[in-house]
Amino acid sequence: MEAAADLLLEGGFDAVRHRSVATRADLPLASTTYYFESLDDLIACAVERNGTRDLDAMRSRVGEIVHHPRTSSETADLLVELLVGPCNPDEADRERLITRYERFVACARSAALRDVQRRLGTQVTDALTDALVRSDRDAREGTLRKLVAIVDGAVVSSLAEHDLDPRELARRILSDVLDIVAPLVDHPAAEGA
Amino acid sequence: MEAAADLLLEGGFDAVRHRSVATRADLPLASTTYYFESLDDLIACAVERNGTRDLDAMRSRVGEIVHHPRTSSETADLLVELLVGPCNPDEADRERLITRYERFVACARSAALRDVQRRLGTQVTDALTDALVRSDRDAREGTLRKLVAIVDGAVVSSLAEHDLDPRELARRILSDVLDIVAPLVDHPAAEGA
Amino acid sequence: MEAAADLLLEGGFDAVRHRSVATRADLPLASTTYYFESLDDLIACAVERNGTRDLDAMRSRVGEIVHHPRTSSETADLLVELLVGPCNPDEADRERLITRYERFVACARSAALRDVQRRLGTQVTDALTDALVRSDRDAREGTLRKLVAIVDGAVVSSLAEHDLDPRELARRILSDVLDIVAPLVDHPAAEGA
Amino acid sequence: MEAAADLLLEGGFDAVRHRSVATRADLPLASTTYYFESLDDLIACAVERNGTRDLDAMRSRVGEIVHHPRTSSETADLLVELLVGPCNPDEADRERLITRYERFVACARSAALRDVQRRLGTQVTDALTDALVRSDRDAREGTLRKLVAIVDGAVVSSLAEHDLDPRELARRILSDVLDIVAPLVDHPAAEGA
DNA sequence: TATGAATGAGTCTTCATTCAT
DNA sequence: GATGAATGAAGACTCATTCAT
Repeated sequence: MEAAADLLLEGGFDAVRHRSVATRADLPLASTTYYFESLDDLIACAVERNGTRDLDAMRSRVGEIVHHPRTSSETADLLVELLVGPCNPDEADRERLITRYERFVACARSAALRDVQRRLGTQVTDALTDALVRSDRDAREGTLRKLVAIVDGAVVSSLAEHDLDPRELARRILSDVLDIVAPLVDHPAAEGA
Repeated sequence: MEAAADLLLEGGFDAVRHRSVATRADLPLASTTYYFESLDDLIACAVERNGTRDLDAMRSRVGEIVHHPRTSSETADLLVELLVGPCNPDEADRERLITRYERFVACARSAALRDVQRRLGTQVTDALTDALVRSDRDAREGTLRKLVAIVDGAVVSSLAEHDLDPRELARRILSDVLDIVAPLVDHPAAEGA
Repeated sequence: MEAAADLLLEGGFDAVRHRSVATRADLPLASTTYYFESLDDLIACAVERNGTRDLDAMRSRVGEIVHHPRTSSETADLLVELLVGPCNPDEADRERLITRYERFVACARSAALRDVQRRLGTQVTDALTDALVRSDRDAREGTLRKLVAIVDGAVVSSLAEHDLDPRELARRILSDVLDIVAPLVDHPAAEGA
Repeated sequence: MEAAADLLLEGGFDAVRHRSVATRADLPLASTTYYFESLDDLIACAVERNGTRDLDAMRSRVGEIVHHPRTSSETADLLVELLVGPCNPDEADRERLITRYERFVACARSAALRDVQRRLGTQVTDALTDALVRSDRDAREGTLRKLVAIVDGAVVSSLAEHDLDPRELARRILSDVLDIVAPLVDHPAAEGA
């Protein structure tokens, strides 16, 4: 499963094959069909594992926050940092992002993946809520989901056109947006206003 | 090419194979390599065709606009209507949208597709600019691109989690956002302010 | 592998295909790629097998020698007999020879085959050395290699022009040549001189 | 036809295809089947053309000889020079040689090529006879054929094992051999002895 | 006469899956 | 339970040849 998840990250869905997984895991070829009902099943597990790994990484970034953002620009920075994660120009980070959004789209075609994705999406929102929102949970969660969607849109756009740094684009859009949405996100600056 | 484009719509990139295309087009198997340099080439053409079809549909929607939006809510409605298009619960509309965003992600892995996509993206922005913006073109285009990214993010999110109507989500997010970004988009309400 | 080796003998390199081998071996098409990394790999194995078969046949002829040649004419006869083997006008013998020299030329284009060929060449020389040379091994091996090259040249020539019996031509040339080279080959006639 | 001959030289028999020839000749694809009965026919023509080209080159080398060789070593040098031609370590010369001996072997499998080859072989011998032999033509031709076969054997051996310079090997073998065969070749040194 | 279009057969290779052990 | 061996179906692609024009 770990092998499958790694391959998924490195080469996308097309790279996850019985053969490649077994080779990578240094296991006999038949073991991948023995332990998993089908390749789709294995892929679903790999997707979940990567999603969880992503989520854990995000949670640990959440845990490292020392002070809450005060301006909308700071909030934008923080949210992007939390959602997008590191984004060095090396291949690994880019692959990680591509795979994440490949996952989104793949979910649209596969019911099995959709379940995984919904679960993960909820957990992402929860983790962010803990980090950014202090009261009136329900209402804020709705807002957060929107902000997350905005970041997603920015990243997808930048991936497709390649020449932009995903973080930079997401930050700019969010920053514009947050000046108005900010009051909904519960940071002191907004409360003070 | 038409067969390939249809298959792309219906089953995604994985459904576009020499065999399936030839069968669908009722042509001999070898014809797909006869007319196209490679499968990637055929796929790129199919992608372009679908993108252009999308674009044409959007342009015709632009042409049907009778009056310019006055409130941010109206602008949101219009923009979503133009970008997302009809979104009945039937399969066809959903597949059209899935394919569109599959295209985005596929571009992240293929340079050839990236060119196609960049060309299409520019034309989308142009068409929308004509519809929504009246002056100070350069600045507005930047804003438009951001709004488009926001809609994209909303649709991707809704597709992945399935239970939301893409239009509805996009409209809600945009509407929130536009209250602040609105001044940049050149509608009378903003001008009056 | 046996099937491939036979096909190679009968029809040359062009006759060794996944399909033909599988059919001949009465195995499913995929088995040829299952057991061999690639067709080139399979061909290399078939080449080696045929070469080894050739070599074994030669060794057994070496084993049957009852007395050492005394005259250069006898040496020529023996060497040709050992190297060329039986040469009845039936198809099989001719094909065996053609395949052998096809192998030589194929080696010029394929590094993998070259390794096989070099190994075989060394073993041929060794086996002949045992049969013909009794002392001063190093020097004689050099001579032997030359004599082998002469026989090869004769056979290639006769194969290309068809009307000559390869053995006959080789024998005539060698016989001429051996009168001078003979002293190097360690037979009594030479020793007596 | 010229295009086919060039391709044959550069990539061997496998490189001569309707497509590649037509492309190289900058002609429509169908022209190769229009002007030639079949691909085999085209190949036979290409083989003949290359053989003739080879022969012409050899003849021009023959024409440049200013004095006749006097020692067997000189004779060896000259014969190898005439038969093998230039042999720089660049790819072109090597390809030329490989193709020549591929031709020999191909002849063994194809009656059509055999005719071509026989015709060429005779002409080669004739040209060399003019250069090296002064009397008793018939007897000497037989000898010459043998010497040519020896050179062929040397070149084939060196091609198969790659690490030897074909000319060098041929020269060494011939030189050994000529000390005895030399009297048959009509050069002054031999006559004087 | 010449050629663009077309295609059936075949090229090597991959792969998910089955199954006997 | 675990796995090596096996295979049918499909993958992209090539190519000699035909044929209508």
